[in-house]
Amino acid sequence: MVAAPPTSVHVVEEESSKRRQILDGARKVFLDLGFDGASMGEIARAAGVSKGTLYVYFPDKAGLFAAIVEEEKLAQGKIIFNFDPARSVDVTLPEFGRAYVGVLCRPGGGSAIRTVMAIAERMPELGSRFYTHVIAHTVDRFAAYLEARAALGDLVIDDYQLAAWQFMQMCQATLFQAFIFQAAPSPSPERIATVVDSATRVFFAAYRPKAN
Amino acid sequence: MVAAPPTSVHVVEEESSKRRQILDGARKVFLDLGFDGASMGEIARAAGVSKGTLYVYFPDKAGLFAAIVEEEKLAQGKIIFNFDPARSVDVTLPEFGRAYVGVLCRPGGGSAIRTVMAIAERMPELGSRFYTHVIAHTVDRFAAYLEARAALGDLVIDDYQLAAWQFMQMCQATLFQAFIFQAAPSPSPERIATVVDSATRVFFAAYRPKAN
Amino acid sequence: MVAAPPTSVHVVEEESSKRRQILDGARKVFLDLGFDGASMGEIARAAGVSKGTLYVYFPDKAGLFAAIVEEEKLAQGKIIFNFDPARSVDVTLPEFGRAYVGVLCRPGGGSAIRTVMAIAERMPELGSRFYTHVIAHTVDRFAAYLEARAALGDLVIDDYQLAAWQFMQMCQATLFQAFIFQAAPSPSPERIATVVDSATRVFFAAYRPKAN
Amino acid sequence: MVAAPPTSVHVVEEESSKRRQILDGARKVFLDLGFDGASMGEIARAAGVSKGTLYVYFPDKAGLFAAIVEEEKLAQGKIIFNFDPARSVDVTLPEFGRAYVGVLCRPGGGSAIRTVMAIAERMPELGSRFYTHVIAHTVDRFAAYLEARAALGDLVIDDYQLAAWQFMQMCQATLFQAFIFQAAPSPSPERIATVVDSATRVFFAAYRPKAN
DNA sequence: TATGAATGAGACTTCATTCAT
DNA sequence: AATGAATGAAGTCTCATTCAT
Repeated sequence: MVAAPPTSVHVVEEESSKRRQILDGARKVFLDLGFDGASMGEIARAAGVSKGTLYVYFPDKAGLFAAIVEEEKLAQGKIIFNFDPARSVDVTLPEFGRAYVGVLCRPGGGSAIRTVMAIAERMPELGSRFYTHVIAHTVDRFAAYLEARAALGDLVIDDYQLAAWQFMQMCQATLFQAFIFQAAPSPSPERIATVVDSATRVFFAAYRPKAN
Repeated sequence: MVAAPPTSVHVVEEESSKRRQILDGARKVFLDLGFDGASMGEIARAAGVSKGTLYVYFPDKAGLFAAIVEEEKLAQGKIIFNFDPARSVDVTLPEFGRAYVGVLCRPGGGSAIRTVMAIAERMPELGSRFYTHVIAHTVDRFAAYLEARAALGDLVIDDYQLAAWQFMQMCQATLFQAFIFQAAPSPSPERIATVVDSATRVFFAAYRPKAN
Repeated sequence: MVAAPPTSVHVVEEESSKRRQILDGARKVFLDLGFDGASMGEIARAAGVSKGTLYVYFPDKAGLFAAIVEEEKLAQGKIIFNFDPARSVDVTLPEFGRAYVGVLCRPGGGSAIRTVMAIAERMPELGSRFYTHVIAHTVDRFAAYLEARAALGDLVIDDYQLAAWQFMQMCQATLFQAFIFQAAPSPSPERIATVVDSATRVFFAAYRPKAN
Repeated sequence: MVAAPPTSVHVVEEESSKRRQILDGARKVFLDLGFDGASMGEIARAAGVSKGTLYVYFPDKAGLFAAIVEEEKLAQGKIIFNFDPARSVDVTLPEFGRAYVGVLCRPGGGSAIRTVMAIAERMPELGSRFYTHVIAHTVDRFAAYLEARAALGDLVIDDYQLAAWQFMQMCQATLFQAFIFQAAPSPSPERIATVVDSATRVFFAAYRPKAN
């Protein structure tokens, strides 16, 4: 699925530096300008290679873009949140919430989401894969954590997936949409803390077993 | 409803039918294809006017697009949810939640959000205005409703804006992001009901005064 | 099948001058350089219009080429040879032969045949249409003449088509192939006369009723 | 005139296998796609060598093409027709005619003629050489045969060259032009026989001494 | 006002050719 | 000798915009 790079006899696994250069240049241009706004000429300039070289490594503009999204997907999917089931929900939820929203709203961080979302209508496969790997993947791991803690009696939840989503959605409240629409800058850590703590309280109110 | 000729010196407020035609054609094309994907030629065809006429009414492509977003903003901002403060939260919240998610995820409904979000990086002013009028506006009215009901003792809330956001975010859980990334089709009314009802329960668990 | 020109209100039948300009410029370039050798830029320059204008009148390079071939086909198909059945074969054959070979081998005249023949592998439809209208058409009319004269007792022929072809092929002997391969320049009228007269003699030897 | 081979100290006359490979690959690609249609990349692939290697053996694309034509010229010039002067014209003419038209119209056989003819305007030298070796050469040998038989009293001919051409041209009647313009497929052996037999009859009617 | 013709810049892509290894 | 990487010029085509009518 990935474009074949010029194959070197000696280097097999190691990624060719030209390919790396291109991907780096292209990521910047694509994320700044979107798929249509980016031109192959600008990408070549940003990557420091000739236009022709772009086509040595990638079949066409869409193929290069797909490779960028794939990389971004992997990079974002690899962001590690600490879901150690041994840790209590009182620690994990606020910490995860802060980290999650921090990633979501980090300066420059809206670009990937915006760019992929924008093209999802014309390249549904791409949007779907991005969603699955980046977003659904984190939800799944968080849901698994919740289930583990529920087994320990910390929580009482009927639908773990839904509960995980609810928490993550609440953590974004007031923050992400304003940010992605460029109506507000990246939120401060303090503001994030406020929102996440509130989300945590609401979540616990609903899913913590009643003390009796 | 007598149409005034475009050439009337006296008519200022009344919208010329040509302008109306253009806006209608352009909306369809822009929302279908995005800003870059749309071409002035296609817009002219969709509007049933010549390309030259486009430039009689709008200064350029960006200006026409801005006018569309402005209109869309007004149209979406006018969607009426029933926030009659006389109605109980048990009725209002599930009903509002269903309606809200229904609008958000209606077939073809992602287009406006996607299109504006996509361009927000290059036209931040546009994104910001859209956000303010369409999204923030609904939150404000919902928050006002919550405050009214809190005054009646139905709810105990410290930050109405945040609480309003939390509910609306939870209503989208599992639904909107999958939809906008083309990873899932429009959700069924049943699925929406399930998610909204769960959101309502969580909301009440946190914000309903404890019976004693 | 023909590209739609910009439609003028007043002029319906009259061919737009821009279209005419383009066709004239394109014919020259295509016939000089062949389909692949010709570039749209050069055609635009030769026609005295901008590159964009080319695409206003024709859908693409192949479409423009097809229009040229179509024109050439019509022009060549219209070349009138005098096949008046009242005229004797002694007059008609030498005269027709001279005219035919003259057209075939006129300076610059090989270009159309060469160009179309060259592209026939990739655009068989074009080659076939050209053949049918230009070549087969003349054969048909000549065969009809032969049949008319045979009815008058001038000739005894079993297969008129074949006989027509035979005469026309013999008229080209030593001339056309050398010419088309650029191995010889256009033949002189004297040389043509020699070849055609010989062809006529051979033809008569075979197809004239034996005097007795 | 022929491109210099890679200089081996020991091998001078022997053609390097790489050169052979390249020529074979290039012939196929050139004859299939024409000079302009063929790309050096495709030729390299067809030959199983790298693009760079092409330039070790040939100076450029035109040089490689010229080498192909040269080869093709030799190959086609070597096609042996039986012009044994001991054989009677009744045997030789029909047999030669059939073989000649068969070669001319064999499936895939139009390619070389088409390709060379197509480029003759831009590379006249090439066209001319091809014509001389392939076409004129056969005519010459056939004319020599006719002369030999005339000496034996079989025929009475004033211009052997012209007579040879006349016969060969008549043999193609209705067949070759339709074939080369892709207006008809390769003719069947039966059709060829019919046309050649008719050509033979006409030829004999003109050039056989009158029995008396 | 409204139009359709015309433009030229710039988009993506291909390809013959060169060069270091 | 042979290669694969790299290039940049040039190709086709699109499109926002202008202008005479």
